Amino acid sequence: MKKFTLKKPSYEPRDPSSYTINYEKLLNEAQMKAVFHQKGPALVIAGAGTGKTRTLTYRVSRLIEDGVPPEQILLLTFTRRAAAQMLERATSLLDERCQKVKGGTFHHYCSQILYRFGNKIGLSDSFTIIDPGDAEDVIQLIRQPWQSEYKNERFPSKKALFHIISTHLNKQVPVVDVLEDEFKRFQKFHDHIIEIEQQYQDYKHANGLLDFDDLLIQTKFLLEDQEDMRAYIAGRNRHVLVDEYQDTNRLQADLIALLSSKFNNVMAVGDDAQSIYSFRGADLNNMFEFPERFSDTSIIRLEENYRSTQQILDLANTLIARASRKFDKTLRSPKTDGDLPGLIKTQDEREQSQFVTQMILHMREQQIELSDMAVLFRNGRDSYDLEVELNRSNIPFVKFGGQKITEAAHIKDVLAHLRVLYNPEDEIAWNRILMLIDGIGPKSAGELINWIKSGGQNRVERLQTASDKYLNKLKSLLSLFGKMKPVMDQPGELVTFVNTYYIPICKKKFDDAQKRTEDLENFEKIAAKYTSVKELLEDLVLDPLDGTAIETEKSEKDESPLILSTIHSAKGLEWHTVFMIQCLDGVIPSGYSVDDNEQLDEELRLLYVACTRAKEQLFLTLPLTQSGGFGDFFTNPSRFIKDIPKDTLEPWMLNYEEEDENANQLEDGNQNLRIDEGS
DNA sequence: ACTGCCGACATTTTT
DNA sequence: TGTCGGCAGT
Repeated sequence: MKKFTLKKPSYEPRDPSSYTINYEKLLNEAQMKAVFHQKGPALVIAGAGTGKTRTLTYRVSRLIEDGVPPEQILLLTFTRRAAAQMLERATSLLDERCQKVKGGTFHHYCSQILYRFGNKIGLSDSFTIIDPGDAEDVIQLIRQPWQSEYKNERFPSKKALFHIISTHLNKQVPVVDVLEDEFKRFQKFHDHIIEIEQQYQDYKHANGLLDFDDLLIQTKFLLEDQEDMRAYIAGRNRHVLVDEYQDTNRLQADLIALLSSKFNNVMAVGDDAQSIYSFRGADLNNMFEFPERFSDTSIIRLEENYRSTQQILDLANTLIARASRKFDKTLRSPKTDGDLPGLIKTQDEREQSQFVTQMILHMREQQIELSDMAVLFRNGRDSYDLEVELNRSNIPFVKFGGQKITEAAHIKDVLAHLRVLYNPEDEIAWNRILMLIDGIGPKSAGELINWIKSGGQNRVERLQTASDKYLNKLKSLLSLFGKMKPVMDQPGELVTFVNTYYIPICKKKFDDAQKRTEDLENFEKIAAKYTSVKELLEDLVLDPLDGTAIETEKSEKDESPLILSTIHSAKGLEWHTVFMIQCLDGVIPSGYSVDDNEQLDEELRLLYVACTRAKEQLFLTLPLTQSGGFGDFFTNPSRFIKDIPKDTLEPWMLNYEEEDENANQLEDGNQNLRIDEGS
C-alpha cells in the first residue's frame, strides 16, 4: 500500500549548495541578502550600477528553485523591454520555468486584469485602450463650446487640460492643487475644468474607451470595491517584485499594496537619486514611506558599483552633491584606472555632430562594438543633427524615445479601421476614418456617428442605411468592411486590405507619402505576426514601436547598431562609452524647470542618470553657438557642469585639419577634426 | 460644408 | 518643428 506524505513547499532557507545556481559565488553579500530574503516586505535601495537588475533576476530564479510556482510571481517594471530582458536572463540562468513569471508594466498587467474581470465593474469586454493622442482628440471635442465662449482669452489647450486631469488622478490630489502648482494662469477656469473632466469620463464610458490612467484607476477600484476579487488576485501573487520603485506614483503605490495584500511578500527596488518621472506624478516619497506603509520592512542597501570606473563615479558624485535635497550616496568602484570623463566644447551643433561621429568611428576601430556605445540627450529632437551626420557616415543606429511610429498619423489612420470593427462604439476611431473620406468633414462625420449610434446593435450595418447623400461617399469604405469581415482574426490580412484602401488617401493627404507608404507596408508584416486584433491593438498602444523599429525589421543581419536615446529611455541600460550631447543651460536643465528647485533637482538627477550609464568612457559635449530664428547666438553651458575641477571633468581642445586626400568627400565646411587632449 | 492656405505658436521626458 | 486656429475660396 502506498504511503502518502504531505510535502509542504519549502520557503525556509536551505543549504546553498543544493541549488543549481551557485548564488554565493555570483553575488555579493548585500545582493545575497536581497535574493534570499524570505518573507514579508523588503525595500532594496540600490545605487546606480550596483546590480539592481541582476539582483531581481537572481531572486526570480531563487524563488523558483525554492518551489514557488512561477505564475505566482509578479514582476512589475517600467518598460516591457526591461521585464522581457530580466526574464530572458533568468531563463538562461535557470530554465524555461522563468518565462511563466508574470512580468510587465503596471499598465499591461492591469489591462490583463480588466480584460478578464472588467465586466464586474461595468466595463465592456471589448474596450479599447486609447493613447494620449486619442485622449486629446476627445477633449478637443468636449472643449469646443468653451473655446468659442472664451475667444479672446486663452482657454487651456487640449494638451493642458489632459495634463491637468491626468496629474490630478495620478497624484491623487484635487484639481485645485494641480492648478495651484503648475497652472496658476488657469485657476479661474477651475469649474469648467471639473466639468470637462466629468464629460471626458462620460464620453469614454459611453464609447468603451480606457486611457492609460483608467487602466490603473479601474484596477484599483476593482480591487478595493470587490473583496473577493482582491482576495482572488492577490492570492495569485505570492511574490510581488517592483523595479524602479522611485518612479512609481501614488496610484501605483496603492496598487502594489492591494496586489500584495494576501501574502505581503513585496520587494521594491529603487534609487532615490535616479527619480526622473515626477512629471508623470512619480513621487520619490513612495520610497521613504515604504516602511510605514508595509510594517516590518527589511531594508537592504546595495552599494558596490560594478559598472563604471571610479573616474566616472567621481563626476557622478560631484554632480549629485549639487542637488538642493541631499542624497546619502557616494558611489565607489573597484575599477580605479579609467580615463577622466571629457568635456568637449564645439563651435556649433554641426561640429558637435561631426566630433561625435568621428569619435565613434575611432572607437569602432579600437574594436568597441557600435552597440556598446550610446549617445544620450535630454529631448528627442536633440539628436536630429547628429542623425544626419551618422547617415552620411553610414553608421547604423537605433533611436529610443522620441516620436513613436504608432503615434504617426498614417499608422493611426489604418489602425482606426481595425478599431471600429473590434469596438464599434469607439467614436474617436469612427470619426477618424470618416473624416478621411472626400467631402466628409467634422459636420458630416458627426451626423453619421449620431446615425450609427442611434440604431440597433450592429453599427456597420446601420451605416449602410445612411441617407443617400452620404452613401455614395461611403461606398468604398463599406466594401472595405465587407472584405475585412471574413478575416477578422487575421491582423495581417486586415492591414493589407486597409492599406489598399488607404494608400491612395495617404498620397493625397501627405507630401511625404513615399516614406509613409513604406511604413505601412512594413506595418503589414508586423501585424501579420499577431494572431488577434485585440492583441495587436493593445500591444501597439501600450508598447509603441520606436520610430526605427519598422525600418530595422529588414536589417537584422547588419552590424548591431549604435544607440541613440533620450535619457529617460536609457534608464537601467549601460554602455562601454557614452556621449552626452547638448549639455546646455535651457536643455538640461530644461528651460521650463529653471525657476523651481524641485524640478531643477530632477534635471540634475537626469544628468546623473546619463553619466552613470557609462562603464569606461564618458564624454559631455556642447556647442558654443546655436542657430535660431535670427542666425546664431551664444549658448550657456549647463549650470550643472560649471566649475567642475579639471581633475574630475577634463576639458578637451579640438584641432582642425583639412583633409586633402579625400577632398571629394568634403562638403560644405565639413572639416575633419583631429582630437587632441588639452592640458 | 469642406479644403487649403497662411501666419502664429509653443516647444520635455513616457506608459 | 510641426501643429493649430483662423480665414478665404470652392
